[in-house]
Amino acid sequence: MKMTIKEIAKLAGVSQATVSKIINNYDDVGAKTKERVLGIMEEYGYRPSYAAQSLVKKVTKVVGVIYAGKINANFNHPFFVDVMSMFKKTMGAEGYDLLFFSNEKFHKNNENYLARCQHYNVDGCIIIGGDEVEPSVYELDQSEIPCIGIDLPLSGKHSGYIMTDNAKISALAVEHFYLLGERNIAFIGGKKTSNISSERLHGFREVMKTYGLPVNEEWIKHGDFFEESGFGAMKELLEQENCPEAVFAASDLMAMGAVRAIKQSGRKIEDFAVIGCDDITASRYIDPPLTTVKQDKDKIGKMAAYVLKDMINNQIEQTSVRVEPELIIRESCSEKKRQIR
Amino acid sequence: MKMTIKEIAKLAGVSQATVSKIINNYDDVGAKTKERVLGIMEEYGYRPSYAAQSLVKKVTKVVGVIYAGKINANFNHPFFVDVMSMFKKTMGAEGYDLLFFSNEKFHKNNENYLARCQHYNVDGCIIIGGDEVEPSVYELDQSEIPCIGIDLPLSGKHSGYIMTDNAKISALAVEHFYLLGERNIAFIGGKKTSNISSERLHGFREVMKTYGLPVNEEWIKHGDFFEESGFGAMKELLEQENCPEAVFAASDLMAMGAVRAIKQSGRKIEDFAVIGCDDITASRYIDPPLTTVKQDKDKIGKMAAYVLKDMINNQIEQTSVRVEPELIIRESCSEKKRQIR
DNA sequence: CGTATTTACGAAATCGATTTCGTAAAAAGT
DNA sequence: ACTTTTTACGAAATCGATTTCGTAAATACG
Repeated sequence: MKMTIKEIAKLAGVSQATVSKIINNYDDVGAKTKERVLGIMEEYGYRPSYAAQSLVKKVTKVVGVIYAGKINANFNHPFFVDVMSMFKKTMGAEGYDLLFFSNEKFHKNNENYLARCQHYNVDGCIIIGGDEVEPSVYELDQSEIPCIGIDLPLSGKHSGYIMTDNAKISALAVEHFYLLGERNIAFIGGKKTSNISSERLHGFREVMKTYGLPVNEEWIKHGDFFEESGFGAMKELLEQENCPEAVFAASDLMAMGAVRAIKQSGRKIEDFAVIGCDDITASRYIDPPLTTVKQDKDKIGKMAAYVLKDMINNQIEQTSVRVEPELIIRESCSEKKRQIR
Repeated sequence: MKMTIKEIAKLAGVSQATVSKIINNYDDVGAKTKERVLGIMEEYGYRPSYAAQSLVKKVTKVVGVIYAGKINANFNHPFFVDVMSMFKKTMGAEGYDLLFFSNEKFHKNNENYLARCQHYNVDGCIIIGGDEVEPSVYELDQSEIPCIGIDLPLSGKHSGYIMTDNAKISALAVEHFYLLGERNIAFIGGKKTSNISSERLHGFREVMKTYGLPVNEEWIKHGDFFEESGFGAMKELLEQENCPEAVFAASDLMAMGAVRAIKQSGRKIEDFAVIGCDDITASRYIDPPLTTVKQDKDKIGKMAAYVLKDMINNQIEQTSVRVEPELIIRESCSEKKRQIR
């Protein structure tokens, strides 16, 4: 049976106020009274109602989680799964629970994120990168509610974002290709409207320029960060008369798709060099083990939690952090080819 | 600015009651009044407060998500990620949001799941399989709150569970080995206390008996469903004088670990036959592509949502469903070996 | 021992909704 | 035109907490 504060009070022979004070650690309660009430609360398994509490208090100890963009996209993307896992753990250590907003009905009713946050009175929220900044995200970004974007640049006064240094990601990949002697380099990115994708593409162009390498516009492809799109992009690349031998894909999943396309086309995978991005768990086990630019998912998740908590508790303003990527060399940029040359 | 029902009422020149009735689609409100109030609500972006609503109503349209067992374990296990993804989508279509309980602080304070569910007044909850049935899970199971266990057998009056037919999983794997001529078959399961693991082990023993195959107790190993544990188990297997050539691992991740151990030991992977379980996305891309017993993750997620909704809305009692596994043949049970023999 | 402080507690307002029940006005019936 | 029914709306109680402010009793002070 679910107990209320009133019943506990009656049982203990005190007023609601006294019980409430005990719950909230006020110091004007006698020691013996406190002990007795605590005993009763324990005995009946009493828990204060979240609804009643959050109605009167400001704080809910709940943060909202929003997967922006296409319905449910990214919920099962390995990169975001890992980031969220660490975020959840870090927030959990501070007693926060996570409310994942569903957005199916949501889109139908044309509701907005801000309204939902207000409805639940969340203390803050985290928005997982969509492919573009929707008006609804912008509205939330500009609101009073503390928000952290993951792979999504938020600019509001009470917002911030965490993401890897995207230009550097491309730099690391291209540099590796360059040192390996690769000159014909293709780029498979995410949606054109995606911020991180365009940062990576921009970084790609910059570093190519630095190395004096020409950028073939035919070799710039756009996917959606998932496997299938990498497969499709690579297939198109392979159909071209002059086909690149080096491919940098902006996600490991797309890189895996590219590898699959190469294999399926009947060509030898050893004749290609492919670099992915993210360093998802699977990338070490696939064939060939994927050379990739690692994103520090644990750090991203942790930083998101730290910054968000700081905003909630200390009213910190606009904080954003860029985390360093790292090149992980495995075997998808075969040396054989170059040895033959 | 966050509006309250009182302010909307004042703005519209009506009472709170009328506004509330409009929100809840009562039919005793005049057409023009309704329209006017709706307009004002729209204009000011008014959303009723969840706290106030759930305080007085019974329904919250929120379901709790609990990862039982070790802190945060399973949150990022590919199998559960896929199941949850579909569960979230299906519940979302009905307007439910998902509250993921953190359990870090939780364990410290020795709080229990039931208390948390009551605190948030969730309509129901889903419990993701832990390695054992903790007292706290049992308590929730036996409560009035509708609960669905995923890979966790719940027995309460208002509970149910969804899981694959575990005995059949083992049967499919062993049958495949048998037809391939394998006779020395090892089993790598999850924790001994894990229900699904023991069901699979039991099924394994049964089917081995059916085929007249002896079960070597030295070849029964226990991991934790993650990669590292499969690696460790296989390593132990390889160190034995008489080492099995066929290995059925109760998860793809452990199968991947086993493959890694075999490779690392210097033996040829072609000399071994390994079958995994789950059919996670990665299993098709690894080297060698993994033969596995597929669990229908989409169906599991969907069924969990359907049954839970049914329990919430129609007070259905104890419903459990077993879903059929399916053998997916890829290349980790090489034919070469047998051709040589 | 009388006065001044503390200490320990409760009455009541409040948070933002829902819902019951009563009633004035409008519509329908005869 | 008068009664009956329907329609449209509001007053007030309620949900389960928190918090302010007031006060009686206990303790300290001189």
